[in-house]
Amino acid sequence: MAVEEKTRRVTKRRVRTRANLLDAAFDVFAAKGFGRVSIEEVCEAAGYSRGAFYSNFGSLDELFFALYRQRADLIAEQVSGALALGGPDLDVPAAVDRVTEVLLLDRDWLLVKTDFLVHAARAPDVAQTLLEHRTRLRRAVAERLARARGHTELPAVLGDIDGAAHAVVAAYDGVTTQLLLDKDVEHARAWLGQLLTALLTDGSHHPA
Amino acid sequence: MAVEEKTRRVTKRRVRTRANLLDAAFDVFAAKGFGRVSIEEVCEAAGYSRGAFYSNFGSLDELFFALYRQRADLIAEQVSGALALGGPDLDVPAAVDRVTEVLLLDRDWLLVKTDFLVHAARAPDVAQTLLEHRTRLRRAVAERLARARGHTELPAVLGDIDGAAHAVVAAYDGVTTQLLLDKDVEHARAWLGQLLTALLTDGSHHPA
DNA sequence: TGTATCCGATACATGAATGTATCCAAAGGC
DNA sequence: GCCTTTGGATACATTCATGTATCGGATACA
Repeated sequence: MAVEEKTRRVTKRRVRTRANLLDAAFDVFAAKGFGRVSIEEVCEAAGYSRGAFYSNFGSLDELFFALYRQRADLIAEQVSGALALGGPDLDVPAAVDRVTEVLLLDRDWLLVKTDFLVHAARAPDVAQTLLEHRTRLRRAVAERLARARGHTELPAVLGDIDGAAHAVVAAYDGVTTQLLLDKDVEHARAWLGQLLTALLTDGSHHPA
Repeated sequence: MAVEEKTRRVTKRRVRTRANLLDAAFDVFAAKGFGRVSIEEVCEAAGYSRGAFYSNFGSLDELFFALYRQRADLIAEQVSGALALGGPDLDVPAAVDRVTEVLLLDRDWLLVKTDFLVHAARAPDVAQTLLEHRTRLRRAVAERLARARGHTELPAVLGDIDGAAHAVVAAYDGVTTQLLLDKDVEHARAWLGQLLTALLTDGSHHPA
């Protein structure tokens, strides 16, 4: 840890530099990839020296972790927000639209997120954090689906609502992969919508 | 390039060391991640000195690229093979089973592949290669789906057969992501099967 | 405003990875 | 089997990143 466990007063200056470092790190990571970034580069981008860095973080890994948490929480909020919108019961397609809007906005975030995934895949404790984040998202989706029930029937193949939520996340991940390669955000968004629709609505269009 | 464009005779020894380096690199990359591997480590794992490396490759990137091509070609073959199996017309579920078997076998490969994805996402020319590989796979899937037509109706939401093939790849990518985190291969395989079934079969089960 | 504490800059020591130049041994042509 | 060519090992120079120790200015609190 960069900071002793002893309670020391948290200066305003400290939080500011910390935030600046994190912001700069986001850009640098997005541009070059976690594996190819040095501490020095982050500091330079933020306008600090390495002294500031070591005063706030113990290692690049630690900063990366903090950065991920920060942004992931932000996204989770936005998604929850987007899902909460609308009346207590809204049709699935509309919700799908709003969520794809939020999720596939920022390619830089996708880059950083994927870097983090790769990182987590080899560090079990880190993986845990990522899994929790995903669980949080999935839960938000599941709750939304539960509320929408009665309007749209889910295909039985996916199992219960939780299965459907899993499928939503998987579809998101799948589209993300393609987007990372072809960089076509608009296409990705449209296509994610299509996929989710295919997954969440029964193909037969029951006359209900 | 490590080798001049002038045609020089290709020694047996050369191909052997090259192969050894590639094999060792695969293990090392899978274990530590591309970003955290040094040339020296690869050489050590393969039982060579750095001299051998520089005689065969110009950089770690170049080796990584070669490694990916090699393995990706292998996988593509296996998948095509698995899809070709069975009579000229076979039901989708059976084909799905065989493909999931092939695709989600080796976690190490998934790790390396994802590393490569991250790498490609920031290098357009590399991305091109990866996109081509994906196109090849997708085409194989599409052909298979075309042959299966008449047995199973595809849901209209996905559009034509090519749309369905896209969806298959996306589902694969999505499940891969989850598998990288939870390491549960069996579960991933079962679930990919479920997902593909949901995507490829009409939920209403037309009495045909 | 004075003072104790904190934060971040600077300088330095160290280690690690890279790339190159050179040399010896192994392989292939004849 | 001799001689040429090629492949890989070794040694070296160099660059780059890391981590630490120290110092001076800033900040909080009285």
